[in-house]
Amino acid sequence: MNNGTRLDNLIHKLRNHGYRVTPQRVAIMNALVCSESHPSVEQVYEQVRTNFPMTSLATVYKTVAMLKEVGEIQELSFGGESSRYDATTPHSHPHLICTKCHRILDPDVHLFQDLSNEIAEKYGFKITSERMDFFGICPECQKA
Amino acid sequence: MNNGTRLDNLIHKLRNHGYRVTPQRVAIMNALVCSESHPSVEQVYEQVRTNFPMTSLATVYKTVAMLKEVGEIQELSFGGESSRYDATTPHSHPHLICTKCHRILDPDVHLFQDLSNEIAEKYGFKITSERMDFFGICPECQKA
DNA sequence: CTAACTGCAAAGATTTTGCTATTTC
DNA sequence: GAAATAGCAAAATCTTTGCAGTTAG
Repeated sequence: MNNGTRLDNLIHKLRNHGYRVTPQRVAIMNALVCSESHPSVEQVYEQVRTNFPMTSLATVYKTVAMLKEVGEIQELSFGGESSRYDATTPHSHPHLICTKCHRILDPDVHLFQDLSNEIAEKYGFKITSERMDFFGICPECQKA
Repeated sequence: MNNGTRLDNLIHKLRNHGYRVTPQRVAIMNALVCSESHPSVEQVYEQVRTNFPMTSLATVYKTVAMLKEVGEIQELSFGGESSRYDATTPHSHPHLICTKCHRILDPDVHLFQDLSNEIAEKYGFKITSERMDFFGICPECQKA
């Protein structure tokens, strides 16, 4: 799915949930979808403001909360630091987080879903979402 | 390992890192080690104060930061809410988190370490810690 | 004895909220 | 036109910090 159709998909999801489609929300969703870096609210806000200066930080927070509630973005929170968001795919997936340069990658791991199903069955949990983060040093930072 | 030896183990770790062993720190570590519920700083603070009223919240925060830095507790942070801590084992393990009653369980999953190794090798990451959370509704809350 | 630690209150940072004007549908 | 939303600033967390007095090693 390219970014254009992912954005369209998000817009439809909003409509289906009875939310209104405002220019601010479209700009925010577009910034989230186009970013490769799992941005923070602050970063989304700055990106949006380059093309759309009359948008407030509060609206970014509200939109992100709405997307979280609809289940279309994943929040990655860290102690102290601000949360970062992943809107690239609607389903959960693992993250590789470099603790030095703060880059976040999306590794390709298939065992993940199996693991989730196994745990759900074994413990009688009805799992709604997952989060799996690996913290470490990326190859580039290891060289440096 | 029972709680007593785990506490002794933590005390030795502190000494080895050149930190001092104060009564407050021991009380905080004991509360962390004895809790089954992955407590927040606030909860640790309240627990400690029942037996040791002259302990401050700031000291709990400082002690928790120190234990994190030494690698002896795992922090579980969530958007907005306060972080919760796991001191039961020094190595990372998955968590099952009920989004209704906020209970946190430690499921028994062996595939986890394999997954970690696989990712480290495939992406050239030097992994220092992992986090794996499954959010959902626990059996008790499903009944209610 | 002295470097590290505690406790307090104040400051920082992130996120949420109340309210009024505006806008989508 | 009516209900939802945007923007602003103020508030509500949660967490960290500076400093003076205290304590562990």
